[in-house]
Amino acid sequence: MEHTQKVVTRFAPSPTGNLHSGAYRTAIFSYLYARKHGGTFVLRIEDTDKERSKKEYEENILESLEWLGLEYDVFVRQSDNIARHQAVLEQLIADGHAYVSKEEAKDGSGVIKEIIRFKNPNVDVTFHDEIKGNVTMNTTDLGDFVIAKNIREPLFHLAVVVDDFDAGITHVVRGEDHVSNTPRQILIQRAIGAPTPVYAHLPLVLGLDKQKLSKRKGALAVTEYRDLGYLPEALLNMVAMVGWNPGTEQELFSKEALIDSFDLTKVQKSPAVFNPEKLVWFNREYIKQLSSEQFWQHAMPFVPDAYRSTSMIKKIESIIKDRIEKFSDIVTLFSEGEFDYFFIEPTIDNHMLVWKALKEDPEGLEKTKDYVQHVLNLIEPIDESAWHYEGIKQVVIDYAEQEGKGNVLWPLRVTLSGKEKSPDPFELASILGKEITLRRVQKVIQG
RNA sequence: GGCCCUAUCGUCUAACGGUUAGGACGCCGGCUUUUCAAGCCGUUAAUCGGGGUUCGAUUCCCCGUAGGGUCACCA
Repeated sequence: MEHTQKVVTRFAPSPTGNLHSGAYRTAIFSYLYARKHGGTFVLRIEDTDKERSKKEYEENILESLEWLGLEYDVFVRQSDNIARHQAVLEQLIADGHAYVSKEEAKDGSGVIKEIIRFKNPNVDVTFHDEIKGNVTMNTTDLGDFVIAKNIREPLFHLAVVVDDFDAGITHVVRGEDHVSNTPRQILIQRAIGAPTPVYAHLPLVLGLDKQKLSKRKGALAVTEYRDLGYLPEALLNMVAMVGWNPGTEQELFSKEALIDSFDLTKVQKSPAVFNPEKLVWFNREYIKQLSSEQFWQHAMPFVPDAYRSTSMIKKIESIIKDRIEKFSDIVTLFSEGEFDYFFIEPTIDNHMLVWKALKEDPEGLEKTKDYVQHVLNLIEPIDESAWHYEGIKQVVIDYAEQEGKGNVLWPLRVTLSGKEKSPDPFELASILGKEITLRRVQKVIQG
């Protein structure tokens, strides 16, 4: 019957750390499934562990989901449902499904506490998993597991079952590490008369070392990817494709396209390695798609203050765009002086000026300067309106080919950039403008 | 160790039981180019092992092996 009922999924993180590693993939899949089926996506902050839960982490989770574009329809905090949990606990005890057990605290303090244990019926539990198929587990060796620290402090299993029930969750999409928790939770469902939702346990996401991705292993939080200058579209696309694919050869998916083609049953059964290089590829693909305005919106914060409001900076958009994997790379590029010559007069090393073919020639420098002089004669008459890449190239290229491209173009490029490596001379000249170009060329000839 | 899950190129993966086992990232090579970056083209590379079932197994079954998950008064 479940296909006739409205789908309700949830993402239920505990605010005990920034949203990172596999957790956001769970959020993505859960979200995609809900949207795909026109359902409801619930965000539930599981903050029953008062010691470890922190407001700042909750904020980080919210921020991360917003950045990724995973809007939720319902927001709840587990701690808001404590009264309801308590009522359920009391009912469970009254019905004989649970009991209060006086035990010594495990912290060695010797304090006697009244914890609440679930009375385990010791049966086989079978549940259906959209990804794994049917799973059967015997619950006997679970014993009478603890469901509350005391009547006012419910623990994970109890809280999850009650909250899922109350929210009408139809599909529980979560990490594979919860598989073994499922029978316990089903036992509680049966005791309180709650229906068992459809489960979908996602295989874990592994790091390059094939170990479970974790914070200590250097896995980055969503907000860290954001701060490094990755685009949310790229992270979303990348993560969605780890352990899932639509069965076609399409790789690039917008959020809408993902929703459209998402299918839980096509999720991989085995754990998948998160490959950062593929994320870089996705990011570059999405950077390419940015409009100029969008590009600078992302890029400008990483540009050094001194260059930010110059008229030059926007002219080197494509130069930067082709050289970054993520926007924060701009900082490195500038700090390494990669683009300095666009903003300040470079100093020219005469030795570097000479093309390798003429390096051994004792008159190499003189000849090189002659080539540069000749180029100057060619470009000086170019009209301002024709001072663009093709216009300059058209005037110079015949001469360069005649004398040897390396002999002519290499020194021209070095003249304009002062560097061993840079964009080609026509691009440099067109970006720098006629005035600056001529000045640099003249200076080299005289120097 | 008990229980559960998994197994195709280095990585992400495709393949109603019949394909030269396909694609992507990376790597390598080439083209282009004065150099760098970008771009384009191409090559390399995989069905964990052993038994079955079958005319025929990547595909189904069993056993190994390997990997992962989980065994809390965390979630």
